[in-house]
Amino acid sequence: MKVFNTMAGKEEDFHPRGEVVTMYVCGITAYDDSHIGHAMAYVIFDVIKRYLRFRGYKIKHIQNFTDIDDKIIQRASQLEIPPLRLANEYIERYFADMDALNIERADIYPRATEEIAQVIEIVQGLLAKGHAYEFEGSVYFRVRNFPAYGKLSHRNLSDMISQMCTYEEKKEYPLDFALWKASKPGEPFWESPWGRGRPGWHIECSAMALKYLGKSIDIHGGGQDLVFPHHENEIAQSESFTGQVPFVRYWLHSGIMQYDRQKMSKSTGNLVGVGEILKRFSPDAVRLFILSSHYRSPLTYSEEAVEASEKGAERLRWALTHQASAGKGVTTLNAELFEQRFVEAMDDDFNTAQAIAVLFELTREINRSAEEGVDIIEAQHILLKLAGVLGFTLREKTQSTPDTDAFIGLLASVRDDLRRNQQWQLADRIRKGLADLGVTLEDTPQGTRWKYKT
RNA sequence: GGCGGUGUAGCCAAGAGGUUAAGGCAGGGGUCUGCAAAACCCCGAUGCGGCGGUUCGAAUCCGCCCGCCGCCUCCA
Repeated sequence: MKVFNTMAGKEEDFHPRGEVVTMYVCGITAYDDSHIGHAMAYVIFDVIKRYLRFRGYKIKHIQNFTDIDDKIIQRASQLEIPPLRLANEYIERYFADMDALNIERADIYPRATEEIAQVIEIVQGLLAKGHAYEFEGSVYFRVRNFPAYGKLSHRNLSDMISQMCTYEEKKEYPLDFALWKASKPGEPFWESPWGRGRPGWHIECSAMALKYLGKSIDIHGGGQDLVFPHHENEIAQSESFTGQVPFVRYWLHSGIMQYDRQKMSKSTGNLVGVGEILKRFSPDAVRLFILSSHYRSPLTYSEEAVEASEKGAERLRWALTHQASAGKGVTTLNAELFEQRFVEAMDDDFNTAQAIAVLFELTREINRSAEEGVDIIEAQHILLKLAGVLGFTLREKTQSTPDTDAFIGLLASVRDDLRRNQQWQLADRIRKGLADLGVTLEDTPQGTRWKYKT
């Protein structure tokens, strides 16, 4: 299997260090609702994780929450509530959105404010080795001590410096970044050897990765907008602290969601919330939209595109509702070749677009075979299994209950009797009535099938 | 300005030197059908931003140009 490693700038064979693949994915800063750009990133890493498991790996997945930072403090003070309460609320909402999208939970979700001890330990270690310095209660990382700085984002120091107009005087060097920030009056703080303060943004990820996954982890993921400076800084501080190179073996970055010819981002305000979109479309449609293009390409959000995905998702779902014809068919649809092609596509840097094409071809084959009376049960199982690797549930949006299912089934069978007696008016009235209630009836040579309208 | 990405049918989107350029949505024709819907079959780029070049052969490699986007400040 090959994966594109940002560090190498090309695809590489994937060989984890041990039995368990260690995977760290950068989480959110909890000060606002999740938007579909977040959905994109977390759906993608969810699929990567599901596929690795499908290929026989065990995975240990850590994802952080930044629950203290400037924006959280600012927002909280506007709302006049404690910053940690604000963060907690948005973390809960994050979980609700991501659960709805059928994104599997990570093994552990550490929070910055709960890892202060580990952060302080690392900062102390960096100070002791001379890789950091203190100034007025804050501690900065000494970038010039790390010659490899820029290796991930493929930049060099002098280029970056020449572009910088201003920098804070308290730093020795413009690119030095804060490991520990002294707190201003009224801000939340934690006691430290340098006085009251809080962790810098980058350090929490190093602290958590080292604590929960070890000095050298297999996969580190995040959006492409984190490559510089966030991940670059993580490398600098982690490798300087542990002496272990590389800190990360495979850097995986997802493309950025565009909207209205611009990057979708909290700071520009051009957002489409996850909750908002899930009111209109099924989780499968959203996932299908995201996974229809390659994970490293930018993806432009549009309602039309998700609508098209909804139609596609319906086709996949519908192929699973054919009446089983086990044992009756002389021949059986063999779906192994489809599974092979699916694996081939996914082995090539998670080519979900191609994998999805295979699912649609299998769907057509199932439909065709069902009409011909070929046994398709096994093929349906395979379709459901492979769809599951991409996180599709292929369940209808409306949750059915045994009660309503029975009523609808009864109406449908009564209508079938009417149709047999050519009572078209009554039959059509039932169909129309059910349609108004959100149930679609379809008459086929094999009988009437029904589904909830999505 | 530096670094990176990208431009493929009406729309979305794979493919990265060589059989008929995947797949989805929309559209047209047909089969089936009381009608409807679905499903299935057939059709659609002699063409892959433009111009040159390398090659027996290029969406695919090279050069130049044009367009769009990202990062370089917080961001998934």
